[in-house]
Amino acid sequence: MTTEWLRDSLGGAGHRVTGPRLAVWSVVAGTPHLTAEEIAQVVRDTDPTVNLSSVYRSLSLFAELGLVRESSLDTGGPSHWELAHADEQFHMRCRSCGKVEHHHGDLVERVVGHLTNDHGFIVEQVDLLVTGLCSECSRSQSPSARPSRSR
Amino acid sequence: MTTEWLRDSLGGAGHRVTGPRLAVWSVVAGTPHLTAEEIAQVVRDTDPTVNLSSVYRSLSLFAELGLVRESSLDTGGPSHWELAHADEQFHMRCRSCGKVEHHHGDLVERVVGHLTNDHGFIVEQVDLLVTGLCSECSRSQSPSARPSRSR
DNA sequence: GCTTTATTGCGAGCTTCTCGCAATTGAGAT
DNA sequence: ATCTCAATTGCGAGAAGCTCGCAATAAAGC
Ligand SMILES: [Mn+2]
Ligand SMILES: [Mn+2]
Ligand SMILES: [Zn+2]
Ligand SMILES: [Zn+2]
Repeated sequence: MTTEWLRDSLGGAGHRVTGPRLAVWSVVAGTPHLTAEEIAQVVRDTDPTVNLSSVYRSLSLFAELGLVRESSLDTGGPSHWELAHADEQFHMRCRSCGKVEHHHGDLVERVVGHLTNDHGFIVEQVDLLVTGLCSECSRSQSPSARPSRSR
Repeated sequence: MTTEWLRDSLGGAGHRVTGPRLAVWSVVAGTPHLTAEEIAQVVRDTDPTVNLSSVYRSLSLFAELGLVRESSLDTGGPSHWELAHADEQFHMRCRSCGKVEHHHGDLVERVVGHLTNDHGFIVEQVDLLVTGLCSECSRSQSPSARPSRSR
């Protein structure tokens, strides 16, 4: 299914279809926002011989081919990887429970239009990360521990 | 001037005003988007005894106090530091010349309003990074080397 | 099957950032 | 002005995340 999609993308660009690449692909396609290390762990549940370097190399290749996207969801921490999705699909991360959700808004399209038309800036990628407290966590947090945005 | 602002923030929170902190502060206040290493280099032009660890410790403290902001402008690379500014002030980075510009739009305010009102998400921080080609670089690039956004 | 060469596992190594600890120093008290 | 003492610093070691060189392996075309 999605595996065919990978085979075509690799073959079309003259790259080989290998065990490590298929394994990494199925993990990335199955769960978004994992780190390379986490992906490697899941891959090794099935095939313990796959090396972490190969996970990194597969991810880099997929990113070059436009199949996956690398995001820094925590500054200074490891990158998170997922299937490529439109920029409009942005990230909301809860500081309390760590959950990362996707949210779709027309806002990103609008800023792209503005920058393109009024500033001559050719947009290639948009990364929007909103950090805060999700609705569940905000209910269970003590009100005093609820910081507000600077205005 | 801005040094007084730092003295008050530090003193008010029971922290000491020290040479390394003042030095780091003046660099960060003078030039935005430097890395810790770059800040250390500039600091050492004046005082070669300041250690890189102290630069990191100063920056972390300033961030805790809400005085500076840490951004990951390149995934996987070092963090960039700058005086805290409103989330509405977002980043445009040119892939070709590396220049980082600020741009202000009401778009961020709008998404914050939407998430707050319709999704019960308490927004604490927004990071928006637009990557592409600035107007100068897009003029001088060969048209064939001008990738377009996936739609 | 055989050949070619892209890919892999492995280890070493690089970059960015953190930490423990002894020496130093800021700031309030005298 | 000096004293006191915890906060801070410089320094070295080291952790975490990622990259690279190289010999061994294994896709893909013939
Ligand atoms: Mn995502
Ligand atoms: Mn900025
Ligand atoms: Zn939550
Ligand atoms: Zn440019």
